[in-house]
Amino acid sequence: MSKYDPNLDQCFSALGDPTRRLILQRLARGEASVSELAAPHDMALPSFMEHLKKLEVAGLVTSKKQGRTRTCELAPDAFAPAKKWLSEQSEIWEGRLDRFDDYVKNLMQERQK
Amino acid sequence: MSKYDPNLDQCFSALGDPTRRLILQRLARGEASVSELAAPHDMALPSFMEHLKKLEVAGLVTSKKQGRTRTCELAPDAFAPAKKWLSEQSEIWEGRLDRFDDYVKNLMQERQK
DNA sequence: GTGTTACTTAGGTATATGTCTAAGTATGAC
DNA sequence: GTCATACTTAGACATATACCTAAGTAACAC
Repeated sequence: MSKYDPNLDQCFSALGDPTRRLILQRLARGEASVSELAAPHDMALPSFMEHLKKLEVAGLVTSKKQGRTRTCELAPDAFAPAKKWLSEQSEIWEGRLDRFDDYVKNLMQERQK
Repeated sequence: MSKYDPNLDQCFSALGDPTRRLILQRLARGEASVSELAAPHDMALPSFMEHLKKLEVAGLVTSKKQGRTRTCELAPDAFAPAKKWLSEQSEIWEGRLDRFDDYVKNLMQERQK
């Protein structure tokens, strides 16, 4: 059984905001600077930056600064932990897991720590 | 392309809390009454009920009252919208890479001529 | 019909979140 | 050097969230 993972808190919470999901949808199509990302959003830049910061803290986005421009991109396998948690629950619900699968899952989770 | 879906706000926000994820993990194994669900959580019942309410509003849990007992269960396809959004973004992200791979492949083929 | 159980409602508090404006810093263009 | 650009920091504020206690209601159990 998946134990409590504090990173999932930040990850799912980050996904719970429409502005942040739109940022991710944009970044799925390729990297972009802060101002490019902010342009479609009718919001002061510091407010917008807070959203970017949450996405980074959640491990969904990475960024690097070159000169005065910060470029953001989707983190590698950004959505993997969230998808994994959801799939595990679905599988348990659908009754697809037998005891052996459960055992393997736990083992792999332990090793990832 | 996924449009802005207010239900995803509630769904992902609901998933962003560890108490609520634990409730869902419990319900993935079968329905339960409010007090059964609350038992492992060191929390006043009204506080706990708020979590259940958010899960219901998010469409992740359904409940029915029989007598004085309320029984909760995972909603059918509870996680489908969340999984769908995540998969769509992953596919767009991976599609972008594929396209880049294609481009590189073509380039190398051209050079071999 | 009295007490116990299983919630439910009401109301309060502390912290977190999402927004803003104003002012600061660092870089690039001229 | 001067000015515009692209963030960044600081501080304020309103609402939302996560918790609490206390009191209410609606079934059962006797």
